[in-house]
Amino acid sequence: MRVYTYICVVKLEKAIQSEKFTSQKHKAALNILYTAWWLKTLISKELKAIGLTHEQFNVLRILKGKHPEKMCVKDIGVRMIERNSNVPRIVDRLVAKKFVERSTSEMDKRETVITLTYDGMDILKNAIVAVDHIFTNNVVIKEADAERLNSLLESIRKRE
Amino acid sequence: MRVYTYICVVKLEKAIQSEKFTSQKHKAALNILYTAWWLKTLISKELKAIGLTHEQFNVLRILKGKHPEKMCVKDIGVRMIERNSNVPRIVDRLVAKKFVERSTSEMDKRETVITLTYDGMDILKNAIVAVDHIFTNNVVIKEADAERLNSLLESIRKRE
DNA sequence: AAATGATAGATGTATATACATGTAAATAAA
DNA sequence: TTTATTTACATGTATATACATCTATCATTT
Repeated sequence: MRVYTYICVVKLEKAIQSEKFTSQKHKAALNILYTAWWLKTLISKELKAIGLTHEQFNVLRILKGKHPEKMCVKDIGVRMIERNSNVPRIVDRLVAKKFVERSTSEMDKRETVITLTYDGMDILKNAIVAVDHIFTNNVVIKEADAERLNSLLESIRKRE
Repeated sequence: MRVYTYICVVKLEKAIQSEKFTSQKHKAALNILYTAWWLKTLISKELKAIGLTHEQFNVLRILKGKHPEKMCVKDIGVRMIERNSNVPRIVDRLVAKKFVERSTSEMDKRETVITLTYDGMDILKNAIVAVDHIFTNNVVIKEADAERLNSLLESIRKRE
């Protein structure tokens, strides 16, 4: 069990060694990009020990949402956090590792449908535990603050 | 000049077609990742028209901070938002485009020092205008809210 | 039914990321 | 001063991203 002996809030200025922000909005944009990178790195490191990349984990997690139904590539794609992820190639790697199975849809032969295997469900279960562990230990925010953060992030994307 | 005819706040639930968040903290994590992707895509599209990638822009911007001083690869690296960016290879592409020049440091022959060219300064000037334009038109947040967002993001990284 | 257009996804290319390893130069230790 | 260690960077590999293009299939129009 890890024991943390100190807590410190790391200001963006220190993290990216820069003091020059023309506005709080400008700083916020860099802060969002930096925090996303920090979070992604944290999660990826934990998943690496299990044998998954962050994006492979995302695809498995999305498939679990419909399991035991199969999902087509497009439906996985629209649920990805990074929408331009190349789902067919992420699926390639998951097929190679035998975590998913791929076949052509009977209904529409253009569609490739994908489903979790037992191995896939198994590794996903471990991955979810590992990621939850990170959230509990490394991502520190009160629920009320998280709610405020969510509305700020949603409002910043007004022009989406 | 573009004219925007409507404004709508896009909730994360709609953006990634998911309704199942176990907590506000969990949602916040996905919201940070999604907003970063959204921002990155917005900026990258604008920069593409100019002939730069987001990371090439970052390196040029960092070099400008010290110009006309030269900077070594490591000093650029610690200022990158995504710290594991492979600075030598980004510099490769900037050298090929003649936006920077690379040479070996006289002081320490292990160091590769890099400096902006006139072409580099010129394209950077255009890139900064383009990115500022995005900020003005597409990133909507009041300064006070941006300040709140900054402290929330910094506090979430407590365990950095 | 044949022609046209739209859609799903496979595939190619350039760039970037994450991380391991190699090499040369600088620094510290013996 | 020779050896060992560290540092700065280059380079190799696997994966991912962004986007263009191609093919098969489905839907629509004529």
